[in-house]
Amino acid sequence: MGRRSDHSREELRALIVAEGHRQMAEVGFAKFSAREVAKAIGYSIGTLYNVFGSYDQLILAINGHTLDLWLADLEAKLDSLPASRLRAAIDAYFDFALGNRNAWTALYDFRLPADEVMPEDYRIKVTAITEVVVREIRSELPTEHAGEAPALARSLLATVHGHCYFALNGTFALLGEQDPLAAALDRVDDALARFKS
Amino acid sequence: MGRRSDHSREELRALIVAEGHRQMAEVGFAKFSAREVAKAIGYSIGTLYNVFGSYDQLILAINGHTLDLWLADLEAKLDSLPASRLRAAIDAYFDFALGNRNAWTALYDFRLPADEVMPEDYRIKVTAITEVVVREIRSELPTEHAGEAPALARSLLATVHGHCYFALNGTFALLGEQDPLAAALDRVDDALARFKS
DNA sequence: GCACGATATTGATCACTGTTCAATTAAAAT
DNA sequence: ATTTTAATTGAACAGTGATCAATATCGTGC
Repeated sequence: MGRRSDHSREELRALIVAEGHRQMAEVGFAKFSAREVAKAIGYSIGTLYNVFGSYDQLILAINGHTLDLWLADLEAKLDSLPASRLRAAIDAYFDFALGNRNAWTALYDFRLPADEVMPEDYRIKVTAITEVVVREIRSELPTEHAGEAPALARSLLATVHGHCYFALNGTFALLGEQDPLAAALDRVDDALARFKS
Repeated sequence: MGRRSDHSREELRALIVAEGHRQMAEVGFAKFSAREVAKAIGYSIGTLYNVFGSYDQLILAINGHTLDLWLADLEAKLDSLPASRLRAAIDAYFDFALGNRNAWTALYDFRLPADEVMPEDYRIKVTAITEVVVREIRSELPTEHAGEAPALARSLLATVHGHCYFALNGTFALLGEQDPLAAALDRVDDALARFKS
């Protein structure tokens, strides 16, 4: 066959990413297969490689889509008039990870080979999620400490990530931790206390 | 061929794990291959499957060995008369992860399929590392709060893990964080402050 | 010494994976 | 109508985890 009018290049890209994300959510990173994605949308494996160039770039596109969904989810929950916006953001972090186990975990299962560079648009997506946290932390900090918001946001992101990761991978269950979210919230409170009084 | 006198079953197991760990450290989880391990020690792929039963069990054995090394490293550094033992433990956490990138990361890259049960000896290894942290945290806590040491240890383990993971996978570099260890230590101090005064 | 049973080891075989690329098709331009 | 350009294919390749009948070796009893 040749040129097919039913999908522009852009549409095809989006179609592959959407189906890829669906399958990633279903089977997880370890069992994900590019061939299965091609089969599901009625294209051949070769077409996927023409569009994305490599398996790694396909995964990056799928993970990028997960980041898009994550950011949208985060901002939606922040717009729902919560008592504490920072607390809502952490709730949302856990919610999204637990509700999108495989897709969220794939964000960290995948690591770009050392010789490949991360696409700019992917960096932007990661940064965008951080910016949301920076903003909320800054608004919770005394104004004289506003400048420390970015560094604190990075650190608290790592803190929440660690709790969320241990909740998902079974480490917390193994250690008898019943309420990972509450533990994460306590650590955030502890960090904020440093800047109050 | 048949029985070979040069290796008992136990020795062969240890040989495979040692070489497997070596290769895991060299190539990482994604590029790890059981066939390559077999080739390196002069056995066939079939023998590896006879000894371990499955790929997953082989990985578990290798990761178990990494946990052994990790615990030994941790305790050695705690025995070196440090000013603060808790701080030494966190230093050791980062040291080991940074010095054993691929092997350490494989601990989290691998996830047991839902239908398989984690071997008891693996659970014990994970718990053993936690126990060390519980002990050091308890000794840093006012005696009236000693009972909260286990929960706090789990939470701080997750906190340090999150910082360490972001340091290794490039997230912190992407976000401009220069000193992940210092950030982790700050979060631990913040948490301990909750129980003082 | 011999034969037999128990155990260890093999590697061909299978189904699958990511990856490549000459061949083919169809649309657009001339 | 012809040529050019772009899209699509799928067979082919090298690699993977997994299986298992066949084979080789050892230990033991006779």
